[in-house]
Amino acid sequence: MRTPAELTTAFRSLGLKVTPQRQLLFRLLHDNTTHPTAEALFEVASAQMPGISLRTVYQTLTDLAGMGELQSFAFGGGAIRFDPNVGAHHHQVCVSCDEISDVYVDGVDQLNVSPRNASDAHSFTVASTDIVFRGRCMRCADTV
Amino acid sequence: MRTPAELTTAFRSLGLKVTPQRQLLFRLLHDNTTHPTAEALFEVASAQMPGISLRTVYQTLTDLAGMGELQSFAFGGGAIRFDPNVGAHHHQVCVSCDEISDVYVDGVDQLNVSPRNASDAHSFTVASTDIVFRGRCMRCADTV
DNA sequence: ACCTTATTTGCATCTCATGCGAACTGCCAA
DNA sequence: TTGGCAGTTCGCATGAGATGCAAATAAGGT
Repeated sequence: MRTPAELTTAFRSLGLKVTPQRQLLFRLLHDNTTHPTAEALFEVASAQMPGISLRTVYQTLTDLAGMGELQSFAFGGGAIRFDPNVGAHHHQVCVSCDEISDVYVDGVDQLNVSPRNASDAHSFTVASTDIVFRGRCMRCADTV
Repeated sequence: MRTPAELTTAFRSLGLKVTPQRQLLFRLLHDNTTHPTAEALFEVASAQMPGISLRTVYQTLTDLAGMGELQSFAFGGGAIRFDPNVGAHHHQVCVSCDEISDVYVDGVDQLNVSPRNASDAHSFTVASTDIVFRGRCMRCADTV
């Protein structure tokens, strides 16, 4: 997503207001590589702005996702994860510590896809591809 | 997953009991390509066995998944989806009608993965790869 | 047929997420 | 600078999905 300053301008030009709560969330999300859940972000935000509402965090995350400034993913761990990296990338998930990392993948366009039934060939128009690698991160590799 | 008859044997050999509820679910899941949610399966099961509990459906799905007879996925549509196809395959999801189809993909091992930071290279041991193609199925292609 | 043990079921509980409305405030306009 | 409209915040209620729990029930080995 864009910088807090750019988002401030973007929000105003859309008729949306830039509140202290939103500015804080802009800062917390910018360059954030932890793929936080709404709850996780709320915890961090609360430390810097006691009294901020979880509802407001959800609201702002929804707004940012709707503007294309955030991507959201369901990794099966329950809560939805948010990612300020909106470029073409994929994810690694450690099955041991649940850490999620961005990864860049070459060769996605060379994948050869065949449907379960030959009759379904060419019946699907792909708009996007999401790849999730599951395994063990370096830190968890030893601690089997 | 295996056939209802094979599952019957497998359950008994594990000290688990084969109840009418489980036999029904074995049948409903065998060769099922709809990637049903627990609720969806409960609806179908209820039609054939009025009074069956949603709790029992969840329980049996959890058991089967634990035995490796089912795979489960979170596709972001809220509820978890179950898939009796436990072979190596991936999924297509229609963004219009939410239909999920199994697809087989060649070239997965040829994907060239690079982490966000060069220092993280070779720091992750991949155990499995899940690919989700999002787009439009043939039936929804026209009805834009 | 009996008895041990697993299972079913309904209800309570929990998490994640969103709807709603009253109070509040950003920010443009005068 | 001030006034006021419109967008926001926030707390509470609500809803979906999923699981814990315990009493009643039933599978299946003996």
